[in-house]
Amino acid sequence: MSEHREPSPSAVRASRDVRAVIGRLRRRIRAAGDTGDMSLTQASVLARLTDNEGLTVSDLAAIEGMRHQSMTTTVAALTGLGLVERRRDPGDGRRLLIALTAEGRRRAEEGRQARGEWLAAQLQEKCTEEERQTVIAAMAVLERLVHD
Amino acid sequence: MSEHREPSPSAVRASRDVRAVIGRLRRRIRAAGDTGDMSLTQASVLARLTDNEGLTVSDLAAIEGMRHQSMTTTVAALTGLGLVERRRDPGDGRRLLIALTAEGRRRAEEGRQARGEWLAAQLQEKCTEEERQTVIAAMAVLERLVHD
DNA sequence: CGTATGTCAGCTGTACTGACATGT
DNA sequence: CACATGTCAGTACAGCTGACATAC
Repeated sequence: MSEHREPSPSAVRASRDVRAVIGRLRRRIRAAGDTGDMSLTQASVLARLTDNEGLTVSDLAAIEGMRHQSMTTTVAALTGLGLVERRRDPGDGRRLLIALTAEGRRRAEEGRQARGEWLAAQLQEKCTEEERQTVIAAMAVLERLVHD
Repeated sequence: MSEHREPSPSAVRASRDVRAVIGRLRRRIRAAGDTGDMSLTQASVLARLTDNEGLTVSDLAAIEGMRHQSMTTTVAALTGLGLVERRRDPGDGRRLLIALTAEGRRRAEEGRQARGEWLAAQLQEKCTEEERQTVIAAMAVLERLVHD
């Protein structure tokens, strides 16, 4: 009852492959130290702040798909590294707007160039242009799924 | 000095997109409870054992890209769940061959069908067949990279 | 008042390093 | 002996829940 359509073979296969890859990929990226002294989440938040500066802890938590309590910890770590700062929202005393510091902006730009990073180097050395485009397209698809 | 070729724009873009997506995807999958009482790594190991039964802790650690000490913990958890068992290698007293139990085989098959899983459902409902094929192809590319 | 925002404390899960026992 | 395999202990970190203060 309340019958959903059965997943197609390609959906089952894609689901399995994604779950198999993300764990190994994540460990690899971490081991390669691609993000320096930052965690993957911290790097992701820094990148997000480059495009959009007026975000709060709750906004960032929603974007990353985690609890705002967890994001508080992440932002506190970035503050400790001197990469972001918190500013009171003049119009709403509850809100703290997270903004990049000069150093944070420099680090974010550095990350955007991605020179010397393990994953970018692998994609350059071991893939064709077409394969890289496939990866980019697939990430766009998966991005859409996590954002519901 | 020891000049590597600069990463192409597509390599930088793909690297950034992958890193942005895997964190959110991982949290989403975990939150959805796709793997029941198992962790993602435990589920991955279980799936691997379906295809290849005569593996040791060290083999599995190499496949997953983690330390063998960490894999010991993972295998111990699966043993505790009654899904795998350890058998002495008659030819080499150091080795313990990890094998699925009957229950483990049942659970692995269940995972292979992936009915009711969040990710498979998303891929079914929100993607075209072509998009699913793109994801499958991209995972194959990334799989190749982590395996060096 | 209920809701939204942010923080703190405590817990759990995951994977790490180091040290060690055992077998080849 | 060096080396491979496996385990245990201790550590680090990310993210979770629950409780709470504050502001709308």
